[in-house]
Amino acid sequence: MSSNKFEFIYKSLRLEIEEGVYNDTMILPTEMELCKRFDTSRNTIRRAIQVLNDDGVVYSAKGRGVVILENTNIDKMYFKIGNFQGLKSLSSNKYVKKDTKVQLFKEITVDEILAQKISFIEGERVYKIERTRFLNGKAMMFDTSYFKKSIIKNLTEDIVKGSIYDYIKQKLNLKIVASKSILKIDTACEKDYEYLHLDSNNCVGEMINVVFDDRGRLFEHTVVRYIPNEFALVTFDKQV
Amino acid sequence: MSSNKFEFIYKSLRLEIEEGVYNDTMILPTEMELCKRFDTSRNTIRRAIQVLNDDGVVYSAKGRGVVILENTNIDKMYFKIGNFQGLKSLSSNKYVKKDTKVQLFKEITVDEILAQKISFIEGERVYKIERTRFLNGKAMMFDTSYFKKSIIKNLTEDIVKGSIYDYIKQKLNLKIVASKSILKIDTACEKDYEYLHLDSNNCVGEMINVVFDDRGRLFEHTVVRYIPNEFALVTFDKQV
DNA sequence: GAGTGGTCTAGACCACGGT
DNA sequence: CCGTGGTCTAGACCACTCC
Repeated sequence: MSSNKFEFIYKSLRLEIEEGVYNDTMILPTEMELCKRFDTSRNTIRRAIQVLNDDGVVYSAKGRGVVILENTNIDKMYFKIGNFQGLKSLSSNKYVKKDTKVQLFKEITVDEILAQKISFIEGERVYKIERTRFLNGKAMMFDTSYFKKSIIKNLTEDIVKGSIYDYIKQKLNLKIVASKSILKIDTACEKDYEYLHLDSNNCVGEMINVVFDDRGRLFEHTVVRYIPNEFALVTFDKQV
Repeated sequence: MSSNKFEFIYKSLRLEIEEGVYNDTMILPTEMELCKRFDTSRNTIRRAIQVLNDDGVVYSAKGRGVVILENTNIDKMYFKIGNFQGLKSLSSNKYVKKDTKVQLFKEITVDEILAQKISFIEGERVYKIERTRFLNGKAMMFDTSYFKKSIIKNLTEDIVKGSIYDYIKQKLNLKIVASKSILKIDTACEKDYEYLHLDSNNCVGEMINVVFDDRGRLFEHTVVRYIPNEFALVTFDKQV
């Protein structure tokens, strides 16, 4: 049981859809019927249905009803990108061995050139960190991160070797609430060949990620370069 | 002026945020204040603020207020993927010349192997279409599409040469309401070298896209292979 | 015309943040 | 403690779909 009514209703309906309860009509019961069944107001039902819409599970058709979207292969591969964890591995093996090697850790001042590349202001003191990420011993990602010193105070190489995010959340007591990412494919450069296990591929994926705390302050800018074939991203879009 | 109250309020606030009206506090007026200003109920204000949250423009902090997220470079590059248009070009030049060449158009029956790859049922009659997309004369994308004949009736090569979506919307009078995509990087195969302008790159991006009508029916499955360096995607994530 | 979801109102109580 | 946003209620009217 969830703490929120609308969340409980959402989970109930989602489960029933997956179990095929509505397979004969492919339409949910009307909002008024759901009101009676869950003994709640229409707004609360609508809120639960809104989440189903956001998930890409149903489509609310005005005047007709809440239509269940046909099942697809893509649903089985569903996962979200970002979430400050980076990309999701396609090899969804639970027993992968993860390793991180810190290649660089130093404090610098943002100059004009860097300020144009990232969203920090010239003159800002930042920590610059380079890390290689290994899965099962294979170098799969190379991260270049900048953290604002004014927000992420007293960072040390030891902290970076462990979990920066645990430090931010537990020691600094900062709330991390949002991130924005941009993704593209780039021709591999020398550093990529040096640090990543590219096999014969000569391209990499690039993900730029900026992260915000609950004061709305941008405190991290990270560029992740990652190898082909191993990572994917799923999106969902509505309306034309 | 928008037709909906909440949409009008959303647009007003969004504009004011972009103009820097709240730069001193970086916090929006309280919901009650906005109720008075727009002469509306709190639910309507909350709905407008919800859209700002979805956009990644603000973060609603319980007990404190609606915090404006600091501006970033990524916001300037903001656009959405999918929308049944495919990927967004990085060269945001308005004067690009677009061309499409139909490489293949035929009717086939989904066999066991194809049914496992795409989300259609074995035995279904489909149109298989291969198209190369050119921007300024450069081959940038190669699409392989399957359309269900039972839904997209009487497709011809002439229609395919023009706009399939115009045909679907205007002639067939179908409403297209949603799509799901999966994105990854793949090592280039022979067909990629044959059809795409890869330069010295040996990888491509792959986007698989499935599209639904307003009956919840999946009617299209498309695989887009596209060249590196030219396309990007922006995402926004909340909560950790 | 009957029934559906979409918008909107005017209230209520709660959980959390800051003082 | 007060003020904030988060949840929820019980109504109302509208636009659309389908018969």
